[in-house]
Amino acid sequence: MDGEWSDGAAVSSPTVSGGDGKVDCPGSSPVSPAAPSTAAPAATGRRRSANKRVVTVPLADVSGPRPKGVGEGNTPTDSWAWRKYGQKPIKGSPFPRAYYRCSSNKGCPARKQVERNRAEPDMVIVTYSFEHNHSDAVPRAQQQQQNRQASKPNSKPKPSPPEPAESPSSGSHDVAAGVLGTEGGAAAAATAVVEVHDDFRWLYDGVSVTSSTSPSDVDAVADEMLYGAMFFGGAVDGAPLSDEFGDVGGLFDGGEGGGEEDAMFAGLGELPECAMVFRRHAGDGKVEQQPAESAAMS
DNA sequence: CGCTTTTGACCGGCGC
DNA sequence: GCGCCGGTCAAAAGCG
Repeated sequence: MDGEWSDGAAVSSPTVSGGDGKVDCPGSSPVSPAAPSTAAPAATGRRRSANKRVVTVPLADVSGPRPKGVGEGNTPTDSWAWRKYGQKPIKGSPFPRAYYRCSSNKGCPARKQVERNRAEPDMVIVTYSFEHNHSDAVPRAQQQQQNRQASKPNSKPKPSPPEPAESPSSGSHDVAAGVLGTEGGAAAAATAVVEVHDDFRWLYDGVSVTSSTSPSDVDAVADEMLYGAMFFGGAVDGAPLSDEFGDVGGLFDGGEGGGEEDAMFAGLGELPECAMVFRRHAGDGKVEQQPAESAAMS
């Protein structure tokens, strides 16, 4: 079928897709019909978004004690409330892609797509499109918290948004921090947050994730990492993935039509430490992605 | 009571 | 020109 994901290779180079005018983040969209084209009719109505920021996050970070159907629209890592409005299986990917919209603000055009990394099932690729029209952590706390979060007593140590307590394995934050994506809408750049958590509910479905590290631990870590370091433009990919992509791709390719779950489960089986993965990419891979932005920003 | 989530169908765009 | 895929909208159900 289509080995589109090979694009992953390109993605390997996390270039924070910031969105200056172009998106160099094919990471999520192999077929990317969307970003490339400049003219983005997006505003018009469907398809094509203006700027896209791709962020890769360890599933663990996303994984955690999620209750169930409720209260998951928002992610702990994110200060915004996201509402899932669609999910579709992607051709080149064994995992489905979920589409979220910012429910924090009614007119917020912010959108995000969450999909599992085909090469690394333990990694999740989050693609952000458009910025928020409202302040950051405002709504989620009020809107959803009211209904759902309130009911969830045990979930995460961090009820409130911005308050990174501490990072146990914070080694990865640095890396993430190196990645920043700023774009015309600098406003957002000031506060971008990466989400990942409930959004993966569907990911977890098959994933028990988990792994070695406590979910909470990872949660916090990722949380912080994303919070303080990554902005909407943050992008972390595994450069080494390129190789893996080929391998995995080949395997998945064989059983794509209906072996999606299979693959998913299989991947779940080997979910190492997200934090580690994260770091590994950055440290081992190539941290050459933070060059311009980070340097300039810093 | 309200919000979120889930599934299906439709439309548009892009590629060949 | 046709086909394929992605993305979004819409309706229904469930849960807090």
